[in-house]
Amino acid sequence: MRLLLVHADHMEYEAKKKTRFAEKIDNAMKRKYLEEVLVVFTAVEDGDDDSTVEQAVREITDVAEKIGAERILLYPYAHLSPDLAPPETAVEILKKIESSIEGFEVHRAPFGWYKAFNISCKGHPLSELSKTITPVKESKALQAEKKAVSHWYILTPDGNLVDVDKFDFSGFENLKKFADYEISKSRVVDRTPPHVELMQRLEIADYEDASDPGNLRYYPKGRLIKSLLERYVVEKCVEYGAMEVETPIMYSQQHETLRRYLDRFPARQYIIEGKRKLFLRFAACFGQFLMTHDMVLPYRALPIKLVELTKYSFRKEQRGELVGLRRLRAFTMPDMHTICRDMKQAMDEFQMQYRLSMEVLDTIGIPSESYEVAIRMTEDFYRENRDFIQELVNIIKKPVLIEMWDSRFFYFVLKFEFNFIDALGKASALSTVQIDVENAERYGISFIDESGQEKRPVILHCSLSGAIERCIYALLEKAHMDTEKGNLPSFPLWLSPIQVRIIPVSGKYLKFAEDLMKKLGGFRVDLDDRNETLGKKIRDAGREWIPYVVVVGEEEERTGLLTVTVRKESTVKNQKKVKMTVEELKQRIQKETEGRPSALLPLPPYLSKRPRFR
RNA sequence: GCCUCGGUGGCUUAGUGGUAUAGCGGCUGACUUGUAAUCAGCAGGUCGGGGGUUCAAAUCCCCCCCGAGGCUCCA
Repeated sequence: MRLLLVHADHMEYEAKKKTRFAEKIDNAMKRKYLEEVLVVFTAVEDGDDDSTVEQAVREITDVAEKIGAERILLYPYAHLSPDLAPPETAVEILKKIESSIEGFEVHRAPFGWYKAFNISCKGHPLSELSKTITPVKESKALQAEKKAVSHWYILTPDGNLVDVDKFDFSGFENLKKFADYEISKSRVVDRTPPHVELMQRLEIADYEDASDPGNLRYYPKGRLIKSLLERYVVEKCVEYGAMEVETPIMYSQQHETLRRYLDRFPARQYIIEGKRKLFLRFAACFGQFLMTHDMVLPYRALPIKLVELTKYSFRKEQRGELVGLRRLRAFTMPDMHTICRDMKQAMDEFQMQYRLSMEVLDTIGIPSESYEVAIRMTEDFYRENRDFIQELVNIIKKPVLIEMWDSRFFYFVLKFEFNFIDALGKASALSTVQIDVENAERYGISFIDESGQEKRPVILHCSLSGAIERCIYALLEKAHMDTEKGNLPSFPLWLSPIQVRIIPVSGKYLKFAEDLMKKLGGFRVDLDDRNETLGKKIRDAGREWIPYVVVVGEEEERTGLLTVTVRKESTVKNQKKVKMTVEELKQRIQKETEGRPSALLPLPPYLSKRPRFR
């Protein structure tokens, strides 16, 4: 629905001649002269419904109150929209708006007549406003979710399935926070999340006002961390047997299969208007399922796995839901799909991916103490697979939150998530795997079994690490929590943008420092050659969380032994300084970063030549 | 999307109707340093944007944009 609101000194109209769609009217409606009136030119559009009426009434009342009008004239005005509703619907909706506005003298001009009008607009800032109202559509999935009943339990490693209200949470404070968060949806937070300040101060990421909210910019250090995480997770998937692919980021809304798929998801899409209406993907499912549809899948090839790093996935989350790196509108997610011949194979893969997720998060620097596990499934699934679920709990070796639905309303029968609990007690899902029993049918994906028959596979959706940005959020929040415990915050060495900083005590030792930098080639080493005091350089290195700081001067030049400050073993008060040879330092870093992706220094190596990003 | 609070040089910030503060950072110079901020000088601002009220607006009013918190949502 399109509205054009005009605050007028007076408005006069006269119905002249009927069109095909003219409604029957009495003489009083035929012509009117109104003074001090808010005229609402209205075009009812295709798809408008009761939710549109409700919003329109709210908007109109709102404006009328603000400008202090007592009189409102609803004036049908088709020219505001190229996409009009059928006339009968339009009249019906106009009448509904008319009868729903309260507290004002409401008039309505007749629909379907050629009308002459004469208006005198007041011309103050609020005297002319236009509004577009779109109907609030609720997807089938959301409607179904409302109907479904959830039951919540805690399942312990010793096999007790306890009603969540009866569980003794002592010793499991984070699980308690998570359960409260999930079930009662209680949010007791009154400050900005710590990671937002950190991501800015450490020059990792930042808001970009010129874009849509939730679309961030990443500075070199942030880009490096992201890049390493991205490579690591994709490599893990490939190692596990997945084939990396790439699919388009935008799709046609008219595509029949996709349309039915969208209706199963409560996600809000970014829409690109044009000759054909496109939407931006919110995961890699679209591209990969369309690809899989065209593949020839002999049963011997199963399970087959496709993985794609979605850069980006787009979800037009509500404005108030967006926070720092925790919840974005554009994010990077490794999305892997596993095509399985049957439920048995799917469950085997599910368990492998569960273990793999634990390993991946641990390597990233998020050990299992930092997250809580949720397992969600239909009651039927649990009844038939108790031992399987128990095994999952035993693998993680701690109690798990269980949600059971009395009916299946999503496309999956089973899923798990690892939920990070942040410094403010908020929970965010990282790794997740789902067993999908619906989309093979929807996308027409099939394989040929031993007897030559076509069959529908079971499909696993897996994000080993969850969104990459969210991993960085978790690392920053964790670092903040470390600080609160009195420890020095840090990144794992393999993710540190700068691994070693060399600080010459004075310009005299610059040459020695440069030679040392060359000897440490292969690692991310930089050199603080600024004309600053040693104290200042040390402080700056500390504020940048640099894991190894090497101060070189007369002594080092003479003995050839380095004085290395090891951050991991230091405290704020007490810096741990270790004497070692260049070779020993190299070996130490080598060992600590073994088997993880490496990368070059993302910034100029000389600090004197380095810009600041904020 | 709704409600509440906020937005002042690159960053942090003082300023409730009367010529816009300070620190950090930047630039210039001095100092050549042994483990968490060396000293001095200089430059840098359409006070988020637009409109209004007023002799006068960062300050009061309206609309919009951006951020945070809440509601909601979270594949």
